[in-house]
Amino acid sequence: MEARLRERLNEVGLGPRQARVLAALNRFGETHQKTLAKEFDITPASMSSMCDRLAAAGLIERQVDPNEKRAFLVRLTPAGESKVQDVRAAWADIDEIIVNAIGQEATESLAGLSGRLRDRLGGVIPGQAVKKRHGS
Amino acid sequence: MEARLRERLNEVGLGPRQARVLAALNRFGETHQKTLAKEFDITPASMSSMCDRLAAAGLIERQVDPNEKRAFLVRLTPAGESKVQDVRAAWADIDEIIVNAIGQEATESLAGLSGRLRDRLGGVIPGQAVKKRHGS
DNA sequence: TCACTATTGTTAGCATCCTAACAATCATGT
DNA sequence: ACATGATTGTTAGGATGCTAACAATAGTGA
Repeated sequence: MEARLRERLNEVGLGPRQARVLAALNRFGETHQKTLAKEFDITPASMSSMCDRLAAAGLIERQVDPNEKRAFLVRLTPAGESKVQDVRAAWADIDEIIVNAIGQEATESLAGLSGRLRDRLGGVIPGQAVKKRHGS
Repeated sequence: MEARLRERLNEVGLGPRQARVLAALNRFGETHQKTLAKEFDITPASMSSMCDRLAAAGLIERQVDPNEKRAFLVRLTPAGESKVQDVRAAWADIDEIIVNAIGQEATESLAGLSGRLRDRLGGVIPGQAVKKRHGS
């Protein structure tokens, strides 16, 4: 099953993070990198290279915001729009694979638990050291 | 306080993971890379580059196990032994900084919670996707 | 003994993340 | 208008992690 999941993810040809950024752009439309960085709780520098990769793959475009010339507006290219469909399809398949493996109820329960844990514990879990993290 | 913590960690000149590998070697003595990889729950490839970095820094040595010519025995060099002392000192300071900040009781409570969560939830938390993980 | 499989490491190539040091732009106060 | 500080991105350099494809050694069975 693991093999099937990995395979399905590789078919899309993107890392999981890249996939989620595309999905976010699809939902929210044109967005500043800053907003994206906050949304994913990573530094602007990380989002910068993230966007570099996506732009290099031709999935997004960056264009200076006329009202805020420091900032870029990031948006999906047509190729990106179509890739989002692939991503969503892959996610749906993954869901199905998991449900087939452990059952509907367990899947929902697990999803709920992970989500709540992530929301409440933030970045604390890995527990390595204290990280810089101001507002949540 | 965050600044002080980061500063104290940087003084050692090692990443947190590198520091922990050194400490493990100090506790367990000569060890196979395979064992280390299991201990830290990373792949042999990752431990390989980990050890490359430590060896490049002159903190560990690798020597073929005479009884198992595929495997390396990894051990601390004198420089590594001395670095371990620095690491432990830094950890002690960090503990102190945290205790000063949030109090003894809260620190222990937090440490206990993180530890138990990590033990029980394994790698599940980040919640990205299903990862390859066989025996726990 | 010889072929086959399992185990241990390694390398190559990539994805993510971070901090530090800069550059450009905006907003403000004098 | 101008100096100043805050905001937004970028680049450079490094730490960690992964998979895939290989090597070399060990153990096994014909």
